[in-house]
Amino acid sequence: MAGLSKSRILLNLQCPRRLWLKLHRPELEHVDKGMDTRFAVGDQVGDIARRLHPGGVLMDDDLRTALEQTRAAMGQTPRPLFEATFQHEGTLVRADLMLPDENGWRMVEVKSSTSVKDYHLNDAAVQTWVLRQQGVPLTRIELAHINNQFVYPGEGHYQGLLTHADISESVQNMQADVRTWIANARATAGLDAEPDIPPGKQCTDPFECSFRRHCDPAAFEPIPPHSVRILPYGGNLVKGLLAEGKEDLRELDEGIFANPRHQRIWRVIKQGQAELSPEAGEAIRGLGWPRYYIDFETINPAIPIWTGTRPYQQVPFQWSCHIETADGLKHAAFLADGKGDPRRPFIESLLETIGDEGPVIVYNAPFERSRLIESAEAFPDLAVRIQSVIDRIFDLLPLSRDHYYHPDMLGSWSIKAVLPTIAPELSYEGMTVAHGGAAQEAFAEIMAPETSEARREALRRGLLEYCERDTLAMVRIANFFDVRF
DNA sequence: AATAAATGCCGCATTAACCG
DNA sequence: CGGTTAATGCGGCATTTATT
Repeated sequence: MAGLSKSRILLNLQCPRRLWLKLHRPELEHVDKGMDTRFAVGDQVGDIARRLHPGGVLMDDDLRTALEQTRAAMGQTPRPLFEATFQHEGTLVRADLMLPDENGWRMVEVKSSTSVKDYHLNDAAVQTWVLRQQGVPLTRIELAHINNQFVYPGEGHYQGLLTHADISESVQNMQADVRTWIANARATAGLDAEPDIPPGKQCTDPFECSFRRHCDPAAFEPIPPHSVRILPYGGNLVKGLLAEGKEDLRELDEGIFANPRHQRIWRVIKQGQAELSPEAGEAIRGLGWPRYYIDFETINPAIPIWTGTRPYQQVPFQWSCHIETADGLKHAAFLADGKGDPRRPFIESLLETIGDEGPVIVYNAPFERSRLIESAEAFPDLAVRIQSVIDRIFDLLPLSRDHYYHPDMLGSWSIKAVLPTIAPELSYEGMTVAHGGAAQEAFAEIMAPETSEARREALRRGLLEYCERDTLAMVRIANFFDVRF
């Protein structure tokens, strides 16, 4: 029984090739930076789940010790068990929560998602199987997930954060298959050579596989600007074309495209140069003055931090605003200090700066608009003023989509795709904060009490530089569109 | 005129794109 | 991970067109 390992590894059976690689070629695994934070979220939620069941006992990280501790705890007066560890015929599992019931135990698997997903059930099914085989009386199997309607009342009270869904029946229906899964996993593990499974949907759905770089290096090759694969909302059109071996846009007839955006892409690729329609400039010239270009940064913790917020709520902590008038450009900004709820100072300072006249220019309006609506809901005394800001919103994204395309955009009109084609000198490369995700991480680090003042100041500078860059980018894009033909 | 096949359309579900 | 929006996909039904 050398090398205890969790059943989770067996469960990578959705793809035998992945399981084999995990066991035999772990060095090929490619863990991207984003995964760290994702696992951290899971840990935090697990932590809360335990705090909600006081008097529980946490089993050791070491699996042998945990098995022994679990065995001992099961024989004593029932109390909540965390990470209780069991094995049967070499299959080892850990249960996030074991809660004593009148007639046995409720087993609870804790997830940071907001609903029960099919792919959650397999884990629970194997755990259930092992526990049943070991004679543990299970009364109910539950999946605890985040209730995103929960409003944090403050003071560390998280009762209600987790919804316990009864998955006993689904799990019961899978019991008959568990032996087969385990046998298949064993067979796969024992193979001498890597299973020859071609890349498919399992590589990205529901999550990207960490071995994708190994199995499907072609997926990481840059897509050439003339490939039909760049067509947005390509769907069956692209599938069909590829099936016919027609990958090059330049060899196709315009007539096959019903979508005007596809037609524009086709034209641009065919003629080999960017296209800008006069309507873009007309729309820009139709805007009044002064022009306020704004961008928000937000943080959306799974576990609410501030009283009155919900799980995963986007809490705004920073804005940047470029103010363009007939005779120049000015800049204003706000960045919360990270010591308390940033929402009130955020919206008050914004209203102060943004006045009551002139277009409020954004890139992808739904995002900023939603934050403004939420601000109005949170602070009814400011709702009227906030609504007038909402009414002034002008969105550059649809303007860009309908009237501009450059071959380097590769089918995307996101600001990060458009900017380099218009103002390459405004690249985000080398900036300490270079994208929205990094901004969230930076602000989280500013809030952390253990962060040094020097580090805080460096992060603040990075955030301010990043957000200012975003609104300057919008100014440059709008000015670029405003050319007379 | 009757029937079958093709086309069009509506409403709902799913996917894709965007922001953080 | 969430939410918003818009495009696409698809089943079912009606209408049109082709076939006999």
